[in-house]
Amino acid sequence: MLVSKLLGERYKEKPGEAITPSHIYLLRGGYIRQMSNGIYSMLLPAKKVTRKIEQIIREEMDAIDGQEVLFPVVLPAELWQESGRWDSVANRLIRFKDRIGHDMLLGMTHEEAAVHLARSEVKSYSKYPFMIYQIQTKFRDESRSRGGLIRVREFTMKDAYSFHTSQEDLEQYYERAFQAYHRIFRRVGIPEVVSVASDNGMMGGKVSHEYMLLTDSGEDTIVLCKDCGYKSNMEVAVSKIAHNICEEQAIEEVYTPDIKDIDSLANFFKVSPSRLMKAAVFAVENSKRPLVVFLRGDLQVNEAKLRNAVRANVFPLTDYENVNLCFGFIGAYGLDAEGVDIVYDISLQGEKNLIGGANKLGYHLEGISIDRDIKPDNYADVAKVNEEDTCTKCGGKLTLSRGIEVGNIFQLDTKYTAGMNMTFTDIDGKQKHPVMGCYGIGVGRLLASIIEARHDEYGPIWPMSVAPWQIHICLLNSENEYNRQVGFNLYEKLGKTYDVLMDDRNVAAGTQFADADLLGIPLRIVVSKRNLEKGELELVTRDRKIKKNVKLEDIEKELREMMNEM
RNA sequence: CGGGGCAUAGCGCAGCUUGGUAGCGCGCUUGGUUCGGGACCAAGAGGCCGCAGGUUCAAAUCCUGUUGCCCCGACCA
Repeated sequence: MLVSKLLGERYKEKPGEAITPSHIYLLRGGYIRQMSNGIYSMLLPAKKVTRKIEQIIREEMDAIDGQEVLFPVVLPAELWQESGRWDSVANRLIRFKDRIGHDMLLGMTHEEAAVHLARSEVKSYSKYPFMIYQIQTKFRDESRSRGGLIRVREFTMKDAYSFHTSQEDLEQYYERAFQAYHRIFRRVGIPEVVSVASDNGMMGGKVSHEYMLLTDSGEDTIVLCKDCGYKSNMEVAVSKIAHNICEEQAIEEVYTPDIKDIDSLANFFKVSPSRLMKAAVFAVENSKRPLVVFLRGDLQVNEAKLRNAVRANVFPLTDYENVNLCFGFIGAYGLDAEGVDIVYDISLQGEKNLIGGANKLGYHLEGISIDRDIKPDNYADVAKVNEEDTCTKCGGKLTLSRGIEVGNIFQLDTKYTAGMNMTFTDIDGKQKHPVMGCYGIGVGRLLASIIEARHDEYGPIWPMSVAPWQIHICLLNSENEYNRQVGFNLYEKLGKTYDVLMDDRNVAAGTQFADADLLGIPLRIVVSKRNLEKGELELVTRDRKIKKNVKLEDIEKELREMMNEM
């Protein structure tokens, strides 16, 4: 490919809408163009990187006995009604009617399609286990796309589905997939991706892991323990609470006019917020009863954990009408529990002498001891982990980090196979539901993540394995006939073995170098008058670690050696 | 869904307060001089000033509405 023919303008200045590095370089380097919110077109450089990423994924999926298939983008509503997700994930599902009036949808994930295919093709245990996967377009009507390709509405995804005759078999396969994923991230050049425990969310099922690239541009919060290696998504992270040591006291009512929030309350009593008991009120999906969560004043409710604890979707309460609670002064002691549901966070367990609301306008209570005064039947862990909390596994200090989720793997149990009545005949002649696993990687997001992890102030630094081209020839002084000849000879010769891009434009050297940096190709050969006078070419790596002159006749040998090391 | 911001040439921006011929830099075209980190000179092309109403002799500018985009939060395989 010649740069003079390559489509995609490269910008000197940062486009106004871009904030994150990958977004900036994808736009500046002429990789992508936006069409609409969360919807992008890709130009050749991005498409080439995509192809290489996909090929690596394909090889690793094949290596764990995957069979590549292709499901339709447009799916009939019946299929999703069968699994129940036509309604349950309605918020991000694009639904429409076809010409005849049938309800249809754009696939946002393909568990249903996979079960639909597999249940009619596989009837005997003897074909088990098996895994099918595809690399294909998904559409999710995200309420908020952001960061260029990091979070989009339409994107390419590799999604894989495995089927097993037993949970044990799934677990064995899950381990293979787990390892395959780490190989994929290593091969595309970001071995630092970590796997973390995660929430199953709308997918259902039991065990799941997310693969995270830790970076400030990420949108997930990850809890890490440097001592024992504990890694978890904030959504399911746990920590050990340091309890206060206090003497019990008699309960006393204190007049606290206009003091409704934790900070001013702690200030008023001159105590740390951990000595307070606060109430957070939620609405629960399909329930008319408000849910009151009591937890220690220094903690926040983790809505994902609360959702799992009450097995229903929860939302912060916004409609205060018809709720019989004394907002600002809600307390666990003396609360009229009629008409409300209550959850006690484990942070309260055993606490003594707390300060909490008196359920009476303008008053708080001092001296509440949980075991003496409240006696909850049970506790739930629904609080957010904080930086510096204690690790439950090893007692070390936890740290928080932002991360981009580049992939995930789930054990789904029989949620879909039972829900959609997929059976096989087992060795004992009985009909059973297979257990299922699913495994996703967002290809475009992975591409963006590689830039997040591998760039400098001039542009992306592509790893050789996914670089749009392997070699970038900067043909300087191309108006000079001899230079031009050397350049084009080199271009043709190397093109037989490598994927080569040559900048044949008659522009200033600086322009060529700046554009080369934006294209981020790992190896660069500079053909210039200066070097050719000595019969040499200059060989530079994009990461600037190597820069040397090579005799014209030695270039192929030199390239072979460098290529082996990259 | 809540909060904030922005829409003027391919990109980055000014002009709007106080209405009066649509501007600058980069990029693009042509010619010339240059030629190792975004060079210089000259001459050009390129605009429904997001869209729709309104006020006015006159609207990029004032008013109303609307749409799109970005950021933060909520949500999220």
